[in-house]
Amino acid sequence: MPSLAPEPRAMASPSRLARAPRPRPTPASSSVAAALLASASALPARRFLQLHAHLLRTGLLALSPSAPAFLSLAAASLPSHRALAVLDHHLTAPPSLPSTFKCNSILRALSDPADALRFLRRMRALGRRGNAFTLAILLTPRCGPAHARQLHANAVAEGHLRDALLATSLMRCYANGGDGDGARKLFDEMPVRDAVAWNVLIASCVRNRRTKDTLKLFEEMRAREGEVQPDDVTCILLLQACTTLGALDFGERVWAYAEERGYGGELKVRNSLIAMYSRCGCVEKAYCVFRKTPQKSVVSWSTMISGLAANGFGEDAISSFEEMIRSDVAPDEQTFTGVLSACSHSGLVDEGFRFFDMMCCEYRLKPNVRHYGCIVDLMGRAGLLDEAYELVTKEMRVAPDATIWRTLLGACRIHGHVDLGECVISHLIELKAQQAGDYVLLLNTYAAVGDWNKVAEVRKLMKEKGIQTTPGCTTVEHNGEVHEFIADDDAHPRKVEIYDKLNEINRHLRIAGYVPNVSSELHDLDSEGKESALTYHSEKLAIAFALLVTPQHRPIRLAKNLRVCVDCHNFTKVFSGIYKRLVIVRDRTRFHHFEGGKCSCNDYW
DNA sequence: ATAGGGTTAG
Repeated sequence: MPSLAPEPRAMASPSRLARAPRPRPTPASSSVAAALLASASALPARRFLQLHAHLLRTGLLALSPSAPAFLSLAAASLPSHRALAVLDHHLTAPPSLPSTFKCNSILRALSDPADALRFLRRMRALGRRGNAFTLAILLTPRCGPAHARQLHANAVAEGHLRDALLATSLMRCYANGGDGDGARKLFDEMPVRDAVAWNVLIASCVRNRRTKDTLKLFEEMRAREGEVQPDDVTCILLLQACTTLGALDFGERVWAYAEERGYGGELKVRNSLIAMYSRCGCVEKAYCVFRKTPQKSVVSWSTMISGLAANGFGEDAISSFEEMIRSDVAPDEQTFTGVLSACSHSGLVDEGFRFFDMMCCEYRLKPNVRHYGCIVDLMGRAGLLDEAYELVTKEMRVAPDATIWRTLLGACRIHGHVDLGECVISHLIELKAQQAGDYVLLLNTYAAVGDWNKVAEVRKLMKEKGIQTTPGCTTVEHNGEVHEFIADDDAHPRKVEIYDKLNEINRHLRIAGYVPNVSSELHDLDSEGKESALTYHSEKLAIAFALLVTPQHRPIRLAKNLRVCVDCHNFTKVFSGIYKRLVIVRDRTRFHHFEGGKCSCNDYW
């Protein structure tokens, strides 16, 4: 580092500075300064002021390669009012009015949109109108739809809308504000649509979970091969869509495409692929890709660890974490989220607490609401319900959100803890966050202890309040087609075969000792009625269908929109043993791997 | 020389 002697008076009097003699810098020293500036993202304010003084003294600041970087650094290092003072000085003082490019660099570095707008006004007052990129920068921070519309109007007035960069920035703002149609309209009006424009549109669909549109757009894009080519980002976005959709086949097609185009080695693409495989229940394949990835980043490790955790491989997740530490990759908050969820899913209570302490003490990471969520889940599953409640109400350093309460409610359901369940519901109501699923959990809690009066009471309450429950739905992917089942479904073209198969399965399972768990049925029917209502839950229909169409050696893969109910869990467990089939069920939160009469998760009985 | 992107509890 060059010596940066402080020169406090230099800052105090800009006019004096303007008169100060400027030695001519050599090209070598100017490139050193540029490199120095480019390498630092932010400095402590005092250190920045020293650097400022030095650059002024040596005249290096007047050279164009270092000036934009310097101004960005100013914005990043100083409190905004001081940064603006520095920027002001360079805007008004000689040697010259900064170029539009310089102004854009400053704008980019201002994190507060209000500062950016003030700066823009000053810029215009000094006669710099800015270009399309200037407007695009203003769209970069998360600006709301109103702001976007305003800048949209400016762009139209100044004739910048033909600029692809500006148009795509606008599209992104509309899409993020939930206005997918607005984004689409801009896209359709673009004279030339580059890959980024397509990607922004695809990202908008992925974000709004319009997965079918996502896949359609990819097809459309590929049909215009002469005009535009999908790039690595396109592949990442598509893999993301497959992850939320659980669309394994399509995901593998995207992967093959990425390899064909030469993106297969890119770390970010590989990380998305690891996530896709994990979230589709193919954790072995995810692990295989992970192993073959040479330069694993903290994201690769975290993705793999959460993937193993979600699939019930808690011990493997923990040994991966230990391996990560040994290979000198520093874990971050997300890594610990994965590790803690591994502990909660596998019932590793002591380890969970140990990792939580490790995170706070050894790695100095501040626990966030997700970390606490895992700990609450961990304690709740282990039956430490009152302790978990204490943690949430007294010890947590962050405000509990609805999910924390819902986690605790799930634990009340597992352990039939009625009193706490009622208390938790009142917290959810207080947060105005109660959902139909929460009342169902409470209802399940009453059902677990056989309090049918209370069950009826909750049902009545739900009816009065007009709370609609989501119907349970199970899907099976077969030959690239998604088959959907709901309870007592008679819509499927092969319904007769399916019901016959299910009756046959039921007979076999009963011989093997499966007893329907009537507490899973919510309706207050007599015992026999309950049993028959249970028989045709969507999951069982889906299993019967899958048994008809999947070859013996392949796993049966189901996806559920709700949690697996206790009876279906038990049913599937016994089924996997009798029929010697691996069944992988993805529910709202994770995967259940059923094999040989057992399940990978430990909280159903 | 500037945009768009990867992991994240239940």
